[in-house]
Amino acid sequence: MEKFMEILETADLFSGIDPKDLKPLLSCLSGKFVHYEKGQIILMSGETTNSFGIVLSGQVQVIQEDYYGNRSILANLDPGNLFGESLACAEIKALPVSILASADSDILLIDCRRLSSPCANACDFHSKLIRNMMNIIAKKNISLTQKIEFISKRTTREKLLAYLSAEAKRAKSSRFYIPFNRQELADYLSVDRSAMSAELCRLRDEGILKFNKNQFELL
Amino acid sequence: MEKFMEILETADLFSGIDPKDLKPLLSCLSGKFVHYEKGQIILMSGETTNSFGIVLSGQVQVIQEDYYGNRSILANLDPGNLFGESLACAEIKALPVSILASADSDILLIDCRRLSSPCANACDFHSKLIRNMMNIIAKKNISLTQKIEFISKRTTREKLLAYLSAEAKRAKSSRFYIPFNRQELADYLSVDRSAMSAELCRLRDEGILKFNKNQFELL
DNA sequence: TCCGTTCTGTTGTAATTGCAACATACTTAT
DNA sequence: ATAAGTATGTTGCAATTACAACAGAACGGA
Repeated sequence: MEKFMEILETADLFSGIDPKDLKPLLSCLSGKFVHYEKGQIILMSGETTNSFGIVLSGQVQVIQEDYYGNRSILANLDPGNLFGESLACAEIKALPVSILASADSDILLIDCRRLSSPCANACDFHSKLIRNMMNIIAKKNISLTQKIEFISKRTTREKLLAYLSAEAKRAKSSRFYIPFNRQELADYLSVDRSAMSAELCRLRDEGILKFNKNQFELL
Repeated sequence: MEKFMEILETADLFSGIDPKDLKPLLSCLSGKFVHYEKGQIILMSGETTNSFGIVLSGQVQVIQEDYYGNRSILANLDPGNLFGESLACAEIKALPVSILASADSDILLIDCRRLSSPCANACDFHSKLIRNMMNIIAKKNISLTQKIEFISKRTTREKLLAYLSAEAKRAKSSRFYIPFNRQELADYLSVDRSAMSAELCRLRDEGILKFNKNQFELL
């Protein structure tokens, strides 16, 4: 447990909480440290759970199986990352995904019902914790909404312009850097990389934008 | 205020809370009833806010302006609906959208910092309220994630099959009803209605599915 | 410097889409 | 029953895309 405190201290869920207060808080939350071997299922699709987890070591995958049994990996989670927080907080009956330890992993499991219940010992941290959790879920919500706005556009050109103009607006400048390389941007926008690359150059040739590596400028 | 209690009692945010307890809870939350004339801005893009709102009467629109100044309506909200809950809970500095009263409207504004703070008088309802709010945001999160999974597919056929197989899985049956008509489904999947209609018939002719109006069956 | 790897841009082609326009049910009000 | 309106299916065509395959640039060790 001691060796994981460092990771917990840097986790968003515990931001703003004094490291000294972390231990009593964890016991108040009934947090459970569990070790999983590579290949073990942490949460099984179809199950009900009230727990979410924090990856402390190793790696964890969010996996989905469709109606025909085709598996796909929705996310790879490294130490410090949360999983299942939306699923636990939404109190859904059957998990739509499975959580798999893709390497030997240590996990901290927390029952999310403990988050909202008032707590005698540590109430000061407790309300901070609730705010942190809401913050995490709400931020994810916003970024998902924005992504849908981009992907919903019909053509690659429109997707690019929607994304780039949002970045320009966020940077409050026509010049800005994006956090993706071309392949990552294509994946994010759900388009073909080479087609997107071609479209970017077409936009450049038409004088609509300039770019150099990750730096873009809208004209 | 009295005339709006009925709507508040049915709002998801207050589900599980005794109507009698609603009034003290609202004063504990410092909820403010505000009337807006048609055309007034409730929250302005670029502002900072810690408040979210509940529509009590009239209609409210979530509006976005892109870098070039093009306006688009992201949502129409009727009485009982929440707005800005993710934005307030995420504590973001500048709102990416504006909230407009598209008709004369009554709104209940609540400061979301009041949600997480412990409260002397009504703590029992308070923790229920927190769970409700987390529930709402987390559920939205899940449905957004799922929508992205569908939209991310490259072809209309793949989008349809992803969506329909998710519905079949949810219904635990190869026969199920969908909550959309064709136009709504096309909008949801971000594709052209007529092209989608054609693709559905192609899938039918290939023996992959059957459908009749809103009832579908995967084979 | 050389080599291998990764990233980005380019091109041709087959496949898919969006769009417009129209046809055919199915509904609903009169 | 008729008419008007709505939902759905059908078709042709131009525009766009995905995909594959390749070329050059940039990068990082050895």
